[in-house]
Order: sequence, then structure tokens, then C-alpha cells
Amino acid sequence: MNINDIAAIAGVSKATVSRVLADSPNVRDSTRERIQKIIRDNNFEPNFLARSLSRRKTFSVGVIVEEMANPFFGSILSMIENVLNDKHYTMSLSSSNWVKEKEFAAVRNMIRNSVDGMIVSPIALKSETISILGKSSIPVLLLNNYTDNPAFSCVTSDNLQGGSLAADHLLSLPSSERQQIIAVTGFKHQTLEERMDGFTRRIKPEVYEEINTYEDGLNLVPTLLTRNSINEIKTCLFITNDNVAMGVQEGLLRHQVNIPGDVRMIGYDNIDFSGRCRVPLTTIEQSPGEMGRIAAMEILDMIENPEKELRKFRLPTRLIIRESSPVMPGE
Amino acid sequence: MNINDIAAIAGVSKATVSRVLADSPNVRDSTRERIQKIIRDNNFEPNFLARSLSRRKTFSVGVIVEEMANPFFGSILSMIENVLNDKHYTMSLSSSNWVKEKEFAAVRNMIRNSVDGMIVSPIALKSETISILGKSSIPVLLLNNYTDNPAFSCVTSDNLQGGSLAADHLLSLPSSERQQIIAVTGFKHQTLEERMDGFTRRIKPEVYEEINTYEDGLNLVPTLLTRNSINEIKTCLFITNDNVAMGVQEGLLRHQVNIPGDVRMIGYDNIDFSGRCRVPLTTIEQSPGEMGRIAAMEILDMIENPEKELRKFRLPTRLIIRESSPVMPGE
DNA sequence: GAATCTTATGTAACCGGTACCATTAAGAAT
DNA sequence: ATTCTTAATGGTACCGGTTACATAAGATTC
Repeated sequence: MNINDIAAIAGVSKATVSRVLADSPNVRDSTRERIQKIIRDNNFEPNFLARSLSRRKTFSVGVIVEEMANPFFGSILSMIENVLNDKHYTMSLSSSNWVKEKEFAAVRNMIRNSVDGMIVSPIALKSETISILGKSSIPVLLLNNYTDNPAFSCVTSDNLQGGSLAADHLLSLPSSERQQIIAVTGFKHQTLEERMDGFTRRIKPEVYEEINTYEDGLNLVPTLLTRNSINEIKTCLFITNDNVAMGVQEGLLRHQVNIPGDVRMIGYDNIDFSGRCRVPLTTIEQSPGEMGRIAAMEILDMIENPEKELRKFRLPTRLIIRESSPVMPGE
Repeated sequence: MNINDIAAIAGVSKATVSRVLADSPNVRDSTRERIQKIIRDNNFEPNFLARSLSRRKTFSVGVIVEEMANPFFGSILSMIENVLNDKHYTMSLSSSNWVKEKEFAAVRNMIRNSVDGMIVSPIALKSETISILGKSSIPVLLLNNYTDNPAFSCVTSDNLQGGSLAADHLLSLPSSERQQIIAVTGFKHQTLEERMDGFTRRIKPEVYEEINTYEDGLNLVPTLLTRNSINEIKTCLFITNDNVAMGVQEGLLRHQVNIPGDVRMIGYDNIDFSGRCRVPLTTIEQSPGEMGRIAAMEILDMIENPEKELRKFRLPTRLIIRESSPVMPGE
């Protein structure tokens, strides 16, 4: 059942049926109603592929994130999908799993599939992926990364501010509470680097890098105990990711370290479980839902107004105080 | 840049270029190489829309789940996406957010978009969604739901067995440890009903229904304390969802209830955080990754072998014992 | 050397729509 | 009555590929 069949039944040309489908005003009312009835009776649905090919518009947006099982991205994706669906767009989703080649392949694939626009959370800003995206003629929005490159709109969380908030919180404590300050962060990623920059702008901590997972956090604890004697010196830990922070916490508790008595912890992300772990985490909250919402609205705006000026969004973060590092009156 | 341009440059017809693109053997080697070079030089990529329209095949699979921010679905989706991408298929994703109308709209939309097949985790088995899916001519696989309906392949976790495992665990305890047994479950969903069936087949508990979220679990605690005096009678709680179980746990701990001393808890799902909450949860493990992998492989198989017999998969579950209900020597 | 078979390539219809331009008929203006 | 508008519809090229069929050139057979 296609547009020709409908036209034949109605005794009109396919052009007229096409006009009815497009709600064109240039169709006599009686004709329109007759055709609409035929369309309904045969529950005919126009073929999107043919339509897309002809209109050069697919109403689909490609989305690429590093990992989808991660609840942070889950919240973002969920919101993106809601917004896109509201506007009758379709979401085509891929994940890079932190592998640059997969990311690059996903981008190429989406371009081949003629998506109308893309939302990408890139692994790195200096990469083949970014270069091919820059050359592409469709609108692209970078998620979770900021760049001056005028080819892209960006939506990020203000990680610099987040890092500073964490530092400010520690600085607000009596100095007896922070005889030693240690920061734990992961691999080279803009978000993490900015968090560290925001923090070190205020405080110079000892830094551990390449600690990426819950297990990494857990395994780091023996080192912290022997190298930093954190059970003897009042220590503050800034950990740039709540998941890792929970691993560290678990490790510390297993060694009978008192949190926050001996060691204070401050994490980053405020995922759902940050408030539900053994010692609820003081942390920096991001707004993944809001990021997703803005990203989706912005890419649709870019698609529908191609000449519009690109924008860079930086969403504010918020300090959430919980038991792992409560407030105290200053000195 | 399209196939005609390439043909013009090469001085051949578009049919020949098409043959080169399709790796047809009926092209002279010298011609093939010449055309391939031209394709590379102009980095021409065939238009997928046109190709799909003509071939009647899109290499895309529609996936619909109830919610994507949920880590359980996150793990499934991640695996589905990996498998599909490996086989050069694209994933088009929607979520129903537990709203039947959204689910129905998502299905219609995907059918309109000519996906080659669909993986759907339906809200209910008796619904417009299922009926439209049954009528559709493309292969459909139901996730997380079992039905005899021969129109669908199914991939579920063996929830009946899971419920029984939970009951068996409780029955293995000295009876002094289980003076009272209470089950807490959510809204009417096949997975949850089966878990309860599996459990009640062995033990008849008092049942609380419609407890769906962490907060619901938290709020249930006062009732449990007053109506069931669970701090006075040795109680076993079977909670059909770990997230809810964590809410209940939090509520109990706030009321100084000793877990597992006064109250034992057994959850369901074994999400990442089940082992990291205040009192790590004894729970029933499902294999979302495996479900995703099988679902994706199966739908691809169905797409590529349309005549193949449909299959119903039921994945085994496993009891994970943790502090919230440890083993004890039998009587 | 004619007949036959292969192999490589071209031609054109087709997938299912959209949209520009042409045509027609009816009503308005002259 | 004739010409001009205008509204409704039809005809058709096009989007960018695939593919069945036709054809020409070269290889094989007798």
C-alpha cells in the first residue's frame, strides 16, 4: 500500500495525495476528506525512507556517548530521548565504550545514515572524531566538553566551578581538620581535568591519577594508608568521581578508618547512590537531566535554524553536604 | 557527490558503479580498481536512505524499554548496542517511561521508520502495543516478558526460579530465624508477579504491593514497624527489587532495626550498588548483559532468517548471599 | 570461419515519496 | 461575450540508489 494505490482508489494523482499528507491548503475540502478517509480505511502510512530521501530530512538525531550503562549518561540520554520524541524526532544511539576507533566509526555511520544532527560526548577533543565532525555539514553539539571551536555548540557542566566548590568547602573547615589534602582523579578527560583545575586553583593537594573505577578506588587504599598515613593525619580526600569515591570509602571502612572522623571525603557527580552508601557522600552535584534537556533543545534549534549562532552552555554545579564531610564552625 | 557523479568521472554507467559498491564479481578487475580509486579520491559514500529504499532493508533495529536511566536497562541496552554495531546494524531507541500511550506511539513510529526488527520490553502483555506488534510483518522480540504467542521470540530471566531461590534460602535457615515472612513487591508486571509466584509456591508471606521506588520503600517502614512489629518478631523480608530494598533498609536502619539480627532482607536484581549499601544485600542476580546479548543476536538471526522458528529464552538466576541475610547452619 | 557461450557493461524501470510547473475549469472583471 | 484571475489538480522530474534484462565484445567450440 503506497501513495500510488491511494491515488488510484481516490481517482486522483499522487501529487494530490501528497498534498493531503502534507496538509497543504491547496486541496478542495471535499477532496481532502475523501482522500483522508481512504487513507484511514487502508491504514496507509507514508514511507519515511522515501519521504526522507526526497525531503533531505530524516527527523533523526544521532547520539554518541562513552558508555550507556553509566547512570550519569542514562539520565542524560533519557532526557534527550524525551525531548526528541516530543518533537517527533528519532534518536539513533551508539556508545564508544571509551574506544576512539569505535567512536569514529559511530560518527561515520551516523553521517552515512543522514541524521539531521548529532549530539556527541567525545572521548577527547583532539581526535579524528572531532575533525570529521568539524568537516561535516550537519549541526553538531558536544556534550560534556567545552571547545572554542566555532563549529560546535557545547553543553557542559561547570567543572571548574565544581572543583572550586569542593575546595571552598574544605577551606571553610578549621585548619586542624585538613592537615593533609589528597586528590584522586582518573584518566585525561576534560571534565576531570577541569575539576582538578578548579580545585588546585585554591588548594595544592597531593594527586593520584588514573584511578577510574570502584575497584581502582578500593585498591588505592593500602597505598593511601602506607604512603600517606591517612589514619594518623587528619586527611581530606577530593575524589573526582563518586563511583571511585565509594570504592575508596569501602576500602577505608574495611581498614577501620573513621569517616569523617579521621578522613573526610568529597566526591563528584551526586549519582543516586551517593546518598545511600555506607557513609553518605558529600559531593558536587551536576544536573544530567538538565544537560540532556538543553542539549536536545539546542540541537533541534540548530537543525531548524541552520544560520543560527552556535552557543556554549555551562551549567552550574552545587555542593551537597552529607556525612562524609559535614560542615563545622570555622576557627 | 552521488553515484552518478562517480559514474560520470569514471566514464561508466551508474549500474557499474553500483556493482562495484556491492562487490559484485561481474566487473572487470581493471574497471573495479579504477572506480574504487575514484570513490576513494572523492570520498564518496553511498546514501543509506536511497539504498534502504531500494533494497527494502535499513539495517536498523528499534529498541523500546520502559526507562533508560535505570542501570538494569542500561546494561541490557549497552550490550544490545555492542552486538548490533558489530554486525553493522544501527540502534534506534525509545523509552515508554511506563506510559502505554508513549509505548504505542514509539512502536508505530519505528514501524513507520522501517526498522528491520524490534526489541521491545513491554509494559504489559495485554495491550494495544502487543496487538500492533503482532500484526506487524517485521520480526519482534519481547524482552523481560514471556508469552506463548507464537508471533514473538522472548528473552526473559527466569523470575519464577528466582523467587523460588529466595524462598529456598529462607527455608534453609533455622525456623527461629523466620517467625514472620513478609514480601514487598511493586505494581502488576509479569516479572514481579513471577518472582512472587516463585516465592509463594514455597512460602506464604504477608504481601505489600505497589511499592515501586526507593522512597516508597523508605515510607513503608513505619507501617512495617507498627502493623508487623518487625523489631520484636524475627522477620524475613523478600523485596522484589533491590532499589526498593535499599529504601526499606535505610528506613529500618534509621529506626535502629538490626539487619540481619532482627530483620533479614533479600532483594532482587543484584544491581551494582546492591553490594555497596549500608548492609550489603542478599539478592537474586539476573544477567542483564546476557539478556541483551541474546536478544540482539536473536533479533538479527530472525531478521536474516525470516522463516526460522521463533524461540523463547529463559535465563537462569543465581542467589547472591551477603550480610543482609547470611547463611546459618540448619536446625 | 560460423555458431555458441561468457563476460562486462549499459539501459531503464523501480523503490515511494516531494515539489515545481503546466493545465483546466470556474468565477470575476471588463 | 471576452479576457483575466484564481483555485484545484495533473504531469513529471527528481531524491540516490538497485537490479532485471538487453547487448556488445571476446573467448571457445567444431
